[in-house]
Order: sequence, then structure tokens, then C-alpha cells
Amino acid sequence: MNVLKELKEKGHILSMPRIAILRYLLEHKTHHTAESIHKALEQEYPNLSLATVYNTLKLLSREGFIRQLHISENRTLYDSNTKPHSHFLCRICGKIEDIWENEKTNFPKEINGNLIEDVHTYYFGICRECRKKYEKGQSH
Amino acid sequence: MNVLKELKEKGHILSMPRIAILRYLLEHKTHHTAESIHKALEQEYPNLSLATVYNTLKLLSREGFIRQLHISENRTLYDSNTKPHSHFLCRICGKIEDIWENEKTNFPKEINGNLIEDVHTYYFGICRECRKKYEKGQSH
DNA sequence: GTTTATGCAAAAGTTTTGCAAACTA
DNA sequence: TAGTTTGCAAAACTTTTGCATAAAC
Repeated sequence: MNVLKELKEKGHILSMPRIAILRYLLEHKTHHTAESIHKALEQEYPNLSLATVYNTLKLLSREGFIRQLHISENRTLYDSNTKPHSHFLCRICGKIEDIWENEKTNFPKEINGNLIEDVHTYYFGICRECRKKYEKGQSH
Repeated sequence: MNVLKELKEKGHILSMPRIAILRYLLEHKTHHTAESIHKALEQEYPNLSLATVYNTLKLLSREGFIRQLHISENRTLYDSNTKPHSHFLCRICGKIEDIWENEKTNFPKEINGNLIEDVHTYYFGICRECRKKYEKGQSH
């Protein structure tokens, strides 16, 4: 994996837990919590600790291999899909959906003298499926 | 205050803590944490509890009097300025700045079948002041 | 008088940290 | 071997909750 090489070139040790977590994230390019990653790997790596998962996720965020999302309340999500995109959260069922908008790739590089390095856009509302359920409920 | 009347009309009791917190928020239209509000009011209301601040902020968010921001890590910010605007977070000093963009008032009402009710846009980068310091540091 | 909110303390949940042991280079 | 990282447990933080008391309507 190219990413492992990159991580090493940035001066970090390629430990077992790091390789395992990174491989899992690359094979599952979606949103994860530290706990969900830990759960997913605990069969294969029985003594992987949650603290290590947290520390690794922090490292991978710092180095730009994943993105942290703060769309859900009081819990960080880690997105292993780093292509620029937005997110939608359904306030009924809690589902999060990727939103692909062309203009998100070219955001302003400066606003009021502030250097802009990244943008996160979160949409909130009611998803397709919940709308259907709701409309059915209304119609009879 | 008109807002107090509104709160009452929505079926909520106008208790002392609620009036105090709401008045404070209206007089300080910026970003707060539950703790900062509690600190600001503890001289005037010595036995105001932090739990009540949290409960009141949740109520006010639900009723649309304030907006919750999740731009900082692992701590909710409450914005008493409800006019549609975005936010910028400096990754050096941690300062948060309001960003006023015209297009933020008319976001799409539907994306891929999902009903969009609200949008939060967070910009990340380096603020004016930190850029100056950094550029000075580079120049000698 | 009935209902709802408060304050306190305890609980719950997420994330971080200290440190001896284990691992990587 | 030197320097990092790990796992564990404990700590740190933010936020929520249960319940008797107090306040609002």
C-alpha cells in the first residue's frame, strides 16, 4: 500500500495496529467511529486497545489520510474517503449520506484575510426514506 | 423581550433561569459554551446549576432561538446569532470568526430526494493575525 | 393544586494520558 | 540498542439523568 510508505516517509513507525487500522479504513471508505473500528478489528487483533485506535486516528487525521467529521453530536466520525464532498444528516433516522457537489473542490483560498485550507459543509434535514414514511402517515 | 413571549406561547414555563440565560444570550450574540454561560451568570445567580444551563440550551436549540455549532472538537458551541452565516476556525490560535456569505441564505431545499432544512459551513485554516506572526517568523 | 422546572449528585459516554512492557528500525 | 508505540487502567471532560424540592401557571 502506497499510504503505508507515505506514513513511514513522514517519520512514523509502521506498527501492527497502524497497518491494521489503515488497511481497514482503505478497504471501507466511509464514516467510522473509533469504537466501530475497534469492534471491526477485535476478532483479528484481540488485544488491540481502544486507546491505540484513538491515537492512530488522530495521527492519520493530522497527516491527512482521513478527515474528522463533527456532524453528529458529541462523537467524532472519521471519514476515510478524502475526496472533497459534503455530508447530509437525517434528523429522523440519524443516517449520514455523502453529498457530491462540484463546487466543493474549488472553495475560496482566502476570506477576509484568513487563509482557507479546508471546508466542511453539513446539510441537515429529512432523508428520502423518512420523507416517504412521513408522507404515508399523513395520507390516510 | 419578544422572545420570552414566544417561548411562553410555545408552551414553556418562563422560569428565572430561562429568562436569565435567554437575556444573556440576546445581549451577547456570539458563540458560547454551556460552561461560559454558567460562569457568566454565576455571580448574579449563585445557585444556577450547569445542568439547568445544558437543559435550557437544548430547549432553546430545539425551539430555534439559538444554533448549535460543532466546529470545535468534542464540545458544543451555542450561537445566539441566528442569521444565516458560516464559521471559520483558526487551527493555530483556535479563534472562531463569523463568515457572512450572501449565497448561504438560499441553499438548495432538496438534494437527491433529501429535504434540506439547514446548512452549516465550517472553514478551517489560519487567521489574519496568525498569518502575520508566521510570515514575520519566516522573514528573518 | 397541578404541572413543570430546578439543583444537586451521580451516571454515562467519549477521548486522553501515564507508565511499564513490547515492538520497530 | 535507542527511540516509539502499545495496552491497560485511570483520569479528564462534556453532557445527561433521577429524584426530591421549589417554582410557575
